[in-house]
Formats: sequence, C-alpha cells, structure tokens
Amino acid sequence: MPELPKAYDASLVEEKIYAEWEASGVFNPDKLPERNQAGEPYCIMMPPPNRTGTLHMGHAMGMAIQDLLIRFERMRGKKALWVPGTDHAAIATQVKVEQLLIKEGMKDPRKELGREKFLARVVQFADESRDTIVNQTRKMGSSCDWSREAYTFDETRNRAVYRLFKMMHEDGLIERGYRIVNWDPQFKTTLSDDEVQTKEVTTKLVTFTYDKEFPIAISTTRPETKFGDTAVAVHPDDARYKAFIGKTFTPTFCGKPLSIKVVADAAVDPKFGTGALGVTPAHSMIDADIATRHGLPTVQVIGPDARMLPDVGPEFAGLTVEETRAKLIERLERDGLVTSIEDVQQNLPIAERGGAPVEQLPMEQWFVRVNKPFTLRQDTLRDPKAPLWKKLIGLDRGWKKGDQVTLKQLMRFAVESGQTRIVPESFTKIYFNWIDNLRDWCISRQIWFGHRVPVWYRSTSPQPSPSKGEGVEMVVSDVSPGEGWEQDPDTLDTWFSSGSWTFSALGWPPYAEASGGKPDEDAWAKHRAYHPTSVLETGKDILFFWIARMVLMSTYALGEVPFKDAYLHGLVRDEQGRKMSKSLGNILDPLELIPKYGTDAVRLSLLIGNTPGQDTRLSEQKIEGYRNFTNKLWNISRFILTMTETSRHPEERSDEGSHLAARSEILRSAQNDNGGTLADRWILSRLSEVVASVTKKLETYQFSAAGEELRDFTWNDLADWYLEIAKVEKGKSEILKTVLQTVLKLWHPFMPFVTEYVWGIAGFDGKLIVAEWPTSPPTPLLRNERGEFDRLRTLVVDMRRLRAEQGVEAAKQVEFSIAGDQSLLKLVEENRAWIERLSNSTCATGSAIPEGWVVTPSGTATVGLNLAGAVDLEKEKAKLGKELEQLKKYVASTEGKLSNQEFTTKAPVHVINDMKAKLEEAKIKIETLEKRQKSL
RNA sequence: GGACGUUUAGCUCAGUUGGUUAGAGCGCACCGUUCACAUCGGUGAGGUCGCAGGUUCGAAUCCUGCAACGUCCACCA
Repeated sequence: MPELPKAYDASLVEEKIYAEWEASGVFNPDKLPERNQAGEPYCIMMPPPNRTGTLHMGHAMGMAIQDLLIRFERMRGKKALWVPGTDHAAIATQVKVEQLLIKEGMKDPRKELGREKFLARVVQFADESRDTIVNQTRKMGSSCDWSREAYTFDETRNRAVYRLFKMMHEDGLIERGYRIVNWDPQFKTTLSDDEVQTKEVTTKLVTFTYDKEFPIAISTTRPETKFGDTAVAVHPDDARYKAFIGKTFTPTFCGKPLSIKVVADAAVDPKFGTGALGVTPAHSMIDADIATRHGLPTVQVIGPDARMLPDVGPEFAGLTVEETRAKLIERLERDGLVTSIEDVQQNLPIAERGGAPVEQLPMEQWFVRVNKPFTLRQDTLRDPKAPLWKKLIGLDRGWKKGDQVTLKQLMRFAVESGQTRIVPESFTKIYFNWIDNLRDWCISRQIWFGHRVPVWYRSTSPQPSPSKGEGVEMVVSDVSPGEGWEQDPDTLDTWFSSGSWTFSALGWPPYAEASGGKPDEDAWAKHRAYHPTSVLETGKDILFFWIARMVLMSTYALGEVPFKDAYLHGLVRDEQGRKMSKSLGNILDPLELIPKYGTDAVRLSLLIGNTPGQDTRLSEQKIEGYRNFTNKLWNISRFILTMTETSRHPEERSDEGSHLAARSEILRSAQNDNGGTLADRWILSRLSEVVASVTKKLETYQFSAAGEELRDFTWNDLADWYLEIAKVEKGKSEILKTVLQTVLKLWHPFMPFVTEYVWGIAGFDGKLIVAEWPTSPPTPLLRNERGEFDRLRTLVVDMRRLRAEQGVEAAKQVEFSIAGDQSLLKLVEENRAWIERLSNSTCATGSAIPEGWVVTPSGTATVGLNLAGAVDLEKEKAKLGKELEQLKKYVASTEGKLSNQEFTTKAPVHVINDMKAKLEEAKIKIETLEKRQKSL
C-alpha cells in the first residue's frame, strides 16, 4: 500500500476515476453484470439543459439527486439507465445568439444574415454549448449513459415531433385558428401563456366617453385599444344602464368613427370604474370571450410591431402604443371628455425573454386543443399493477381504445389515479389547478430556430385566402410534397418537442415514415421496458411548462404516464435567500467550486439540508463543511486501512501470528455469537440499523435525512467512539474492514469519488459501483448491547465533563472512583481499558466512597486531586440544585402520567416502557446527585 | 381576488401516521496537538416550536382564527 497523504485532494483523483467508470461501461445498463441484467428496469431521463451556455447550481442540484438515485438503484441490482441530453430551447437559444451578434456589432442580425446563415450561427453556438454542458455534467460525477445521449433537435427527436404533430392533426387536436394570441413585439413571435410573466407598474386609469354624445363613460388603462372597441358591456342588473342595453351608437373617437353596441354581460363587475366596460375583441382575450357571446365584430387596430394600424386615422397611424396613449389622453382632456384620471397599480404582461410588454393580437396560428374530445387510438392509463383498493374504486383504469376523451381529462387522471405521483405531494393541488384553467396551447412560433411546422401549402386559385382556408391546399408532411408547395414558415414551441422527451429519447416512434429517416425499429422496442420511466427529477418552477406537457404527450401517444414519480426540487438561493443572478453578482458557479472543494463536497452541500419543493440556501461555508467531512471519511479510511495492514502497524504486528489466525473467527463470533467485545457488538448492531434506515430513506426520497443519519453514524459513532476504542482493544481488523466497506457503499451514491478512490486503494473485491448494496444487516440484535454501550458512553461523557471542570483540569492525572448498581460496575470493569483511555483518567470501582460517584484519591500529592476542595462550591451547588430540580420535575410529571389510567390504557406500550426505563434512570441519578450534594 | 408554502437555538434547516426531558450542522465560549484527521478532538451555553383559541390522557405535529414573509395563478377593463 502506498503512503497515503494526510489530506484528501479531490482535484487529483476525480478526473481519473470518472474515466475509469466510463471505460468500465457500468453507466450502460447493457454492460452491467448479470445481477443487474436480470433486475427490474430503472430509468431516469435527465431534464435536458438548454443549449444556451453553461450549467448553474440548479442543474448541479438536479444532477446530484439523479445520480444519487441511479447509483443507489444500480447498486441494489436494478437495470439502471440514466439518459443524458440537451434541449435546443428554440427561442431562448435564438435570442441568446442574437444578443451575441449584436454585441459583435450587428444591428439586426437576422436581416443582415438571412435565415440560412443566421441559423448556421445558432447551430454552431448550440453545438458549442452542448460540449460545455456535457463536460460539466461529467465533472459532477454523473453516471449517465453517454452512448444514449439525445438532443431535442436531432434526427430521432425530429421524427417524434413530426409523428406527434401528424397524429394530433389527424385526431383533430392540432388546428389552425384565427384567435387572440400573446405577441412579443420585440422578437416578433407568439408566446404561450406560460411564457408570459407580469410586472407590477403604476399606470393611469382614464375614465372618459368616446365623444360628447356618447351616454356612457368607460374606464381603461389602455386608451389606444379603444379604437378597436365594438361594444360597451354592462352588468345585466345595473339599473344605470338598463335603458341602453341593445342599442347601437356611432360615436367618433378621436377622429375614428366607431360602431358601439351596448350589451349586457354578467362578467362585468358593476362596482369597478363606471360599471361599463369598453369591449375590444381584437386586443383582449376576456373581451374576445364577450364578443363571442354577443356576436360582436373584431376590429384590429394594433399591428405586430406594436404600432397603430392605418385604420385609426392619420393622426395616430404608425405611432407606438405608448406614444398613442400619451397623445390620446392629452387629446381627450382637451376635448373635455375625461371624467377622471387616477394612478392604479397594474400587472403588466411582459415577455419572459426580453421583457417587452406583450400585446394581445388576433392572428392565424396553430393550436393544440386541450378541451376537444377525440377518439383514443389505444387503451389509455390502464394500470394493471394497481393495488386492489384502486381497482375497487376504478382508479386503475382510464379509458379503452375508441373512447372519447379530451387531453385535459388525460392530464388530470394521470395524477389523480396515482399513476404519476408528485413529490412533494402538496404540488399536486397546484397541478390540478393549472390543468383546470388550461386553455388551448398555441404551438407555432415566428422564430427560425426550431422544428419547422410540418405543413405545406399550395394555391389552387389566383386569389387564395389562407386564413379562411379558401383557395389553398394544405398537407401535413415532413418533406416537400412536390413542385409548387411551400412549407409553413413557422417553427414549433420548444415544449412541443420536450414534451415527448421521456419516450422520444428512448427511440420512439417505433419505425420511420416511408418518406424519410432511417428505419430504426429496434431502438424503441429495445427500450420499451424502461417506459414509464421511474422518476423525473426537476425544478419546481418547471412543473407547468414541462411536467404537465410530458403527461399530455405520453398519455396521448403511448396511453401511459411518462414517469411514476415526479420529484421537484426548490431553487438554489444565495446565503441571504436571494435568487442567484448575474446582476447581483451572487452566483455560485459549480465549475469554480469543484476544483476548490471537490465534487463530493459540492454534491453533499446540495443533497443534505433541504427538502423537496423547498428553496435552499447555499454558501461557500456550507460547502467547506462538507469538504471537511470528505476529508474526515478519507482519514477514517486511512486509519482503518493502516490498522488492518498487519505488516505496517507496529501494535498489530506484535501479536501477528495469533491475530491472523483468529481474524475471521473473531468476526464470525461477533456477528453470530455475541462474541467479541461489547463495542464490537455495538458497532455492528448500529451499522445494521443504519443500513436498514438509510435504505428506507433513499427509497422514499428522504435524501437529506439519509445523509444526516449516515454522517452522524460515520463521524460520531464510528470515528469518535469505535475507532478510539479500537486503539485500545486489539484484533478488530475484520470488523473494521466490514464496517468500512459497508460505510463506503452507503456513502457512494452521495459522494462517488472519494468512496471509489478508497475502495480502489483498499483493493476490495470488484468495482465499487457495481458492489451490492448492503441490504442484509451484518449482525442480528441478540443482546442488549446498545443499551449497555450507551450507559458506558454516557459515563465517559460525564467523566470528561468533570475532568474539564475548573480545578480538575489542572491535575496531571485524575482517578474516578465509581459507585453504582452492580451491572454497571461489571460493565465498567469489563471495558475499563477504553473507558480510561477515552476519559483520559483512571478509574476504580467498588471502593467505598461515601460522598458520591466521583471523588479524589485521598489527596496524595502524586496524582491525586481533591475534587471537593478544588471546585467552586457555590457554583457547584447551584448547578446541582438546578439539575436536581429539573430531574425531580421530570420524575413528578412522568409519575403523574404513568398513574393516569387513561394514559396507560391509551398510550402505546413502547412509549410507556420507554418512559418507565427513563424514569428509573432519573431516580438513580437523583440519588447520586443528592449524595454528592450532601458531600459538598 | 384565489391557491399554495414558510414561521422551531445567533444563522441555515430536520422533525415520516399526535407519544420520553424538541434535534443536527455552522457559529459562539472554554479546554486540548506524541502515536488517522487542526479540513481535528473534548466540554458547554443557547429554544415558553409566529400569536390566540380549540380537540386530546398527551400537540411543534390535528382543527379554527389572526399576523408576517414568500411563491404561483387569475386578473378590474
């Protein structure tokens, strides 16, 4: 064995170890040992990071959690597959590249380069990002199968997108429609509802009439849209306006003649403003609904560039909405039409990327209809493995082939039936709320980077009218149908492709269309067993964007849920709880922290100390703490390995012969026979307890609790007690090795590098990553060793405390004379060697010491110490008094409880037994403390 | 406006179906480096579990109300 350095240096070993793992093939389930091949499939799809640059702490956390899960399940013998990948992220990537090009000096990159050249730049950038991301993923120690790396914009995924589009179009779920959409004037594209965010601003709420003759005043924060008004809506019961309902007026609004019908609609709040609402069907989704109900016409007055259209008259045409608004308010005031102007707080819709105010415009776009019933192509959401209770109440079945359902129903039932479980459960409610309010999903985008809408048009008349579908022939195809056909210029929302990720990344669809693409029949068939995937781990902020859409796509296309569990982690915030952002300069970069503290430390800091769905604060100090723990584990290993190497350890060498022969005998007897020492039996029983508990916790996504328990065991029980005892009691090589092996295995999913490194140095059998998870406890609990050991441990802590007291600490040597019950004295005698060592004292038992259980040895000058004389009497008395008071209070209350018949009959037996035992101990303690008090 | 979450030690957070005298890490105070580790060891201080009621033999945990902070959704035009 080489000389092992005192401190573990992660930066020297991590890269090498990762390369070894890759070379060994264990990341690929097809190359796993037989045990795994025969095991249950276990699959995680990595949420594909956007190809927009680099990974951040959120990604790091996701990878740490997923790697923990996949390593845990792989070690337990499952056929574990973790598929890595990246997302082309359509708009995000295009915007990013545009910004870069503008920085480089271009004014309008798309115009200057043209579609083809511009796209080439985006692709180049995306490819570079991919390399960076892959490199970072490796640095995190992720044990994903790189041979299966997928991309949302590669050939297989393109096929999936096309197939889904085609299927949904055939089923009438994808339709072209002229509707109001969210429009981003900055990037000139539509946005889905989820890509729109809000910003609180103060604006002017203007109350006015269209002209002097118009009898009803209306309020608005956006006067410029009023050019498009076609009605005024009032509440049906509003007495003020009842007389006008049904009448049509023709006011002239700042130079533009309008036709305004007064309609009654219950959606109008009579208490807001004047109780009358100017209806603008073209520029408000709410108003459009009202317009539909009353058959009102739609008049568009704002164009895609957020400027006024010519219809509004020469005074305003071509002005931006902001300019128009200011000018209009001025004009209305001048004309004396304004009743009031007040400042109000308003949530302005803005674009997620770029932050420009979003306009609502009527446009011809492609939509996924979520509320439209369609005919199922296959049995859907039927769960053959459902437990009996679910079968009894019908939660095991969804629908049969041929049934009529809506996408919304599928999305709801997937979670409602428990076929997909959301962790933490509280997010289920949010999911349902979102589903229930879901509107049709606008999937076409006017950006260049992304999957082109696979639809082709050809004119069949000299004056085609595409918006009405007249004079135009349309066909869905992924390749050109021939001469004279033109493809739809739009691309698809990026979530349309990532929605199919769980199965497209596994090779779906099963075969290529005759029209193109390589036949790849085997890929999906080969991976079929991995779907539904086991767990989807991602940030909680992405629940709606992504999780819901994956449920939609998977239930629709395959008739099954995309994953059994969805685990949501919270945001990683800085130590003050702020969001990490470039402008605040508070970003912690995993790539900077890893070389400094090691990947294992970074991973631990993300895994321990937080709960699912809850935001977590991260600081360098925290990571440093886990770096320290990594080093502790290293030194524990180093100590054990050195100790068990007989040729190296001087103390062990002295009794080498007998020791070697007795090795396995000792271990066996400690495990089966109540042989070995008390400490041996204690550590083995603790270990078995920890194995069971950590396994259970990892199975239920309690990573933090599992890690904490392991850390406590490793640091407190193993290092601080058992290893110290092992310095005194000899012949523990086999037990130490067993304990070390088990501890390394348990830690491996959390901190793969240091555990692998130690495993390699120790020369333990096989590769760690495929080592079996320690499922069977190393020893049964046959005797009360836990309780006995704990009594001695408490004793030693007491001795240390007294040892550290003022006056005593000055002595060169301290001797304790211990009195107590016979069983304790016997235990002390049996374990005297390590008790004396760990308390740094000598101790005697059985001698008659009247004052209590701690005295000085007679006051002789050599080593003795008169404890009573050295201690601050008043302070000591006060302390004792306080302790006694507390104990007596406890005893009184406990006795009270135990004498309460209601309590003893209703409380569980183990609680009562525990209380009784604790009570006896407290009584003994009171006795000894009282003796001591008398002696003072 | 609706929904959800959070409130426990100086700080960051655990606390799984109600059950012993509520825990951990960090920080702090004091002591300690010859034999794995100062990225260390030992000892200790520190909490009426946000507030007010209720249910119960028993509440940090369940119920009701309130407060503060946070997140999401919908928006009042």
